Amino acid sequence: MALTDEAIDKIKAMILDGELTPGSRLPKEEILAGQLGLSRNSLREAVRALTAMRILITRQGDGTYVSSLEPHLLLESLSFAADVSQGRTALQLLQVRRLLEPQATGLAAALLMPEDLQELRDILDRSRAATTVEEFVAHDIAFHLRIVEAVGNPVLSMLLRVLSTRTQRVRIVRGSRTRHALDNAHQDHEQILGALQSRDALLAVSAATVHITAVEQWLAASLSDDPLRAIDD
Amino acid sequence: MALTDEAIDKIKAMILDGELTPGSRLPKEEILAGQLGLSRNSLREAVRALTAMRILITRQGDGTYVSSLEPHLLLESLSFAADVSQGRTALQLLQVRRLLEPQATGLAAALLMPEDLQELRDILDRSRAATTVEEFVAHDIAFHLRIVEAVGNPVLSMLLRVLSTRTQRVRIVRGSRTRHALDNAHQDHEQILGALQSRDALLAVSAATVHITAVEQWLAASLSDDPLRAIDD
DNA sequence: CGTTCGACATACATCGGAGGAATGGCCGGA
DNA sequence: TCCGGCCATTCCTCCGATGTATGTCGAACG
Repeated sequence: MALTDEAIDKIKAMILDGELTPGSRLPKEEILAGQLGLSRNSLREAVRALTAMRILITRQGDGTYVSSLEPHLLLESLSFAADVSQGRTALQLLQVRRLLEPQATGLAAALLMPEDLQELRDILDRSRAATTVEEFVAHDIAFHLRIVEAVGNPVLSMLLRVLSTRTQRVRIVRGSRTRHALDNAHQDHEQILGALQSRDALLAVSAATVHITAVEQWLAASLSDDPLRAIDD
Repeated sequence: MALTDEAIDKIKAMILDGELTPGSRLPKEEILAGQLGLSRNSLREAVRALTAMRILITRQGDGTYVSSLEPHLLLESLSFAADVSQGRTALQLLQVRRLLEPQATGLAAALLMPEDLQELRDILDRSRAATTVEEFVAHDIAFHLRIVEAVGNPVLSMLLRVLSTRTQRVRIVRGSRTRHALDNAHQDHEQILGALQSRDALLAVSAATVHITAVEQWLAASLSDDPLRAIDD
């Protein structure tokens, strides 16, 4: 393995061992390079890799620090994975979302505050007025995110956000007969909101499952309809 | 933003645009650095960050290539997040697992082949004979992983694997009254296997929920029992 | 004719050094 | 006390050069 990769692992190990804790400061490049037995240049590559993963934070003129290491922060760097996934892999992501998000929605049924419900109502009203796909998707994302945030678990929120990024949703919506798909989605959203308003967790789970499964099936159908896309995947 | 970070985004954008596809080869460092308008050294930092995230792959003497970009591959780099999480954040991860894994287990009920069931039986038998915590945890991981893999969704498998790494499980088990906790876990596993053998998806979901929730509660209790740990988190 | 081995070109890996730029703290003046 | 400029520290960027692994191509051998 390359020296730089070893350095990455060593720094990770220092964090796992508690030698470096969230917020603590690393020795300056020159010193740390000496400690780890490599050149400053190679060390910088290791540090850069860790900053890209949100494990370290560098500030020019100040120093390099260990990040808060909050899992939802580290999750963020994953959004790229969802952005590039198409075809079969997008379907895999969507299946995970189908298994996870309805449960989160069910939990939220008991946790949403009246003002949350009102805001969900507003979001749906605005989404009905959306004229472009991008606009509708923005409301769509806001709707689901708002529900999930009621659970109060940032890891859950970030994970569901990552599982279905903006570019991915737009791609899916565009792939289906847009007008029809949008109407269906809107109706599904109404169903979910209705269940949440009546605090019916079981119904909320079911409505969310129906909704996401519908999306899943549009995607699966568009894949098998379109041999090219199915193949290049 | 730093030049290197811009380069990272540019390379990502080239992939998203389809300019670079999985498996395709990048221009050599010197050339690519020129194209992106920075030095070879800074470019290397960008490439190194992307290789650490499994987006690129470099081979000395050959070249740099775009990886397969399989989401489950990109997910792997997340295991560090679970490894460092303790206390409250570990609880957040475990809650996500509680919401997700039972559903996956329910799906698996219809998909597990007879030989899979037999292997699960073997795993449980071996786990009963485990003498150390590490050994038990290894069987524990194998048991859950084996079930989830029946779904045939690599993203799901990797995500559940990441949500609860070896170091994390060991930490949790050690934090509880070990002997008692192990007995309980084993009984839970038997319940889950029984449900799977009788192809009872609903019961499998419930048994898995009970099992993971029990773990969750052990962890939550050990956190509130131990003010020190609760605070330093 | 097929296989093997070695030399060569290619491209990444690592290094040392140097100047630029941003940050934070110190200090003096109002 | 507050404000603004000076200055040390630290990361950022670049250059040039050498080390090392990979793949290729051709010659030698069985």
